[in-house]
Amino acid sequence: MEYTIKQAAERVKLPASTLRYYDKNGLMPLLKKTSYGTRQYSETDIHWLELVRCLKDSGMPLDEIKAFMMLCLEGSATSEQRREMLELHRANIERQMRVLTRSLGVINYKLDHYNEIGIFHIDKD
Amino acid sequence: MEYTIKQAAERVKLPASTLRYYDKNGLMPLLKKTSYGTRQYSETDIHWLELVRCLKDSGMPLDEIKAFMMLCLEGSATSEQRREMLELHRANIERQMRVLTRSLGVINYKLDHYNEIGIFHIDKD
DNA sequence: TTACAAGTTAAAGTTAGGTTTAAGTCAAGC
DNA sequence: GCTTGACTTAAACCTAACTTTAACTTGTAA
Repeated sequence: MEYTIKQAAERVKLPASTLRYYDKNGLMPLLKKTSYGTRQYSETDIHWLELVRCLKDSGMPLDEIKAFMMLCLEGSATSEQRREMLELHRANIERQMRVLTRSLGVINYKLDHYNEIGIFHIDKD
Repeated sequence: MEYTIKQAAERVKLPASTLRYYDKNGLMPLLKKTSYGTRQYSETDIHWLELVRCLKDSGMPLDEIKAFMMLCLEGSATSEQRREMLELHRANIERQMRVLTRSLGVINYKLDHYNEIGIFHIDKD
């Protein structure tokens, strides 16, 4: 089954303009077009887009996602390199989670002690 | 104890240019300057900056942080409004953590099954 | 008193990740 | 055969959050 850009956009919950932007920036090197130029998203393309969303939503820059894609294209010779990228990214996600957990602790503390707090209490509560 | 911008920058681990930027954009309405114009960071300013970092690092836009600051200046009349802001922000942090957890699961799954994966395996592993 | 370090400003430049616009192509329904 | 709707492109525009630059002032040390 193949999808138009609009259908693909609905499936991965990104605007069509974003899908065009990703394609233009080399994130979809395998994407096919019909003879008169419209993009045709295959199931594989959709799955790749879902991975792109997952990586992007967890803070990987598009540049890096593209680099990962390029390594995929080069086949199994690059699998060790790709594993390393994912491991670095995992560490990065874990770091982000620690930052969020720490901030959440501060917010929760503030909320627990939030009776008549003003600017002059910033350093005391 | 008062700090120069450089000392404050070191304490809160932000570049001095960022501290100037924050001041210029109204995030530091209580910051004092010496008679010849250099910024003087008090302990209270430092604590406020630490809260700014905490909010910013957990994804609150500077606009909103500034709005929060302004409410603080208005005193206890706005405490309910500030509590609401913090509660919305807490919910936002929790949402971010769910996104990260979900992505982490995908990455971990990929890493666990990472033997000879290429582009053509994107949809199968 | 001269030079240096540290501060100041306004304004311009940067980066990431898009979105919007303008002008055009194509196939189908009426 | 004409309009409509979905697609295309290149290029311009946008926003957040800074950073850099250029020109300037000020206090301190030699």
